[in-house]
Amino acid sequence: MQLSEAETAAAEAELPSSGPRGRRTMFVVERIRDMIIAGDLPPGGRISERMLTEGLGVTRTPLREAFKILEAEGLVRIVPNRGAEVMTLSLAEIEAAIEVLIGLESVAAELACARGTAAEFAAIEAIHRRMVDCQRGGDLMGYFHLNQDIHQRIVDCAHNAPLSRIYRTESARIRRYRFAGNRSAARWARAVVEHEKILDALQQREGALLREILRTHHLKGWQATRQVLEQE
Amino acid sequence: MQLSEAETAAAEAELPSSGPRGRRTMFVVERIRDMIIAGDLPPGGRISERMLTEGLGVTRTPLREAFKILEAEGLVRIVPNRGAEVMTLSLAEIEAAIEVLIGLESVAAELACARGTAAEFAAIEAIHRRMVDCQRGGDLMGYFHLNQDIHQRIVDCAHNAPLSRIYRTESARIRRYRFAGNRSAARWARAVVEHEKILDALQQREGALLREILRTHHLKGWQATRQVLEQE
DNA sequence: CTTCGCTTAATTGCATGCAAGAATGCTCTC
DNA sequence: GAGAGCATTCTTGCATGCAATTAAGCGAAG
Repeated sequence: MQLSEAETAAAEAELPSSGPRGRRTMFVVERIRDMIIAGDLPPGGRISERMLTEGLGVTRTPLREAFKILEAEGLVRIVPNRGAEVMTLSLAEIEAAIEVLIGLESVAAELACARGTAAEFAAIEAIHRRMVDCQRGGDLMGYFHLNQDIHQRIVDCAHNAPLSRIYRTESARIRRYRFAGNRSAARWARAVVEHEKILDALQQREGALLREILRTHHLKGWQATRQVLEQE
Repeated sequence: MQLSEAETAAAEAELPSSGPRGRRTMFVVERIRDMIIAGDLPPGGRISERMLTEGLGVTRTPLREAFKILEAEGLVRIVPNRGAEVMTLSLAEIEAAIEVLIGLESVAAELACARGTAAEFAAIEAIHRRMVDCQRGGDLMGYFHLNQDIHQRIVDCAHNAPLSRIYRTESARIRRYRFAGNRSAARWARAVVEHEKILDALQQREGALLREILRTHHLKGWQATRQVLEQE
């Protein structure tokens, strides 16, 4: 029956590939995580199951399991009998999170200088170059992502899996806020200069120095971010 | 019908209060977490849903949600179509985790000395005294728990919620292994002496010093633990 | 005796049904 | 007109059913 086939095809096209059996929950987790980080789901807004089941083409069971994972990651808050909402962070909470990120990078800095390979450093340098291009071209979005990538890779150079995992998760928790606050051109230019120094220290394997540069880098960035966030 | 009533009462006694609606998943999470940390569930062993639903008096749905949370915490590994198993860590992975804990405590040490209140320090001192009593009485289990509590509280003195949360989670991931390796009487005695110094540095608010003491404390502890673990 | 293949039982992943609780809107009172 | 109380609808939390997958048991061939 041709009609039947056409209908089936249409139905399949409507359901946006909810993923294979056994990984549907993870598929949903990644989707929602991206949506929250990208700001598609507004902070503090309730996430209704109905909306997402229809949008993602999955049923409630994997969706609810995904909520639990996202709650453990700190991206979502589940209120009993009221469902999930996108976690909101106060300025103080963002500051605490950044304090943690600075701490994690401090630890990672010395380990990265001790253990990082030349290939890893070269890869970071390449990304750094692309990031500078983005800054010259005014591509804030591209810059922001490459910037994140560089910091994650520096942590990865420590060759400590849990450290990388924690940094990734905690970084994701506040990414949205940092992006929202990253809009000062002056700060942007200086951040690039600081990144040059970061790269130098890393390649010279000067752990203590790298650590300090990263620390002040983040503190300055936070001051700029905070000023923007305070006006909202 | 008396018999019917008796049967009902027995059935209720058998089902160990699976908790109120809306918090059943969390109830299960805490139970399983405790069971893993305490070693009631053997490392690497599969956790069948049937076994736990019967043991905990809940149905599969909250149980499966609990597995997802525990997987996010790193206590459990879920293999598609094969279910959950207790996460096992290699010596290298335990070492990496301890490296992270040392890093977290390093960060916390300076913050704790800067921000901790006298009341918090006094509470830690009180626990320390009870811990010393446990050591004198040979109560290894009691000692171990109070020891954990002290380290967590030092981190809590940093007054940084995510830092405390991360430390708690990461600490739980390897607690079982640390307990298994904590069996040398000589090491035990020296650990108490180190804890005296830790308390001193904290109360004198000497952050840099506290940091170094904690670092060597953990490194020595890990050396002792590793030796025991290597023989298994 | 081992091992390969098949059949069957057990287990998981997901969908769906049902009931409890919350949100909404209505009416009635003041 | 505002607000309290109640009924209705909607949403969530959990239980259960069904299908896919894996593991277990078993017989036959090498």
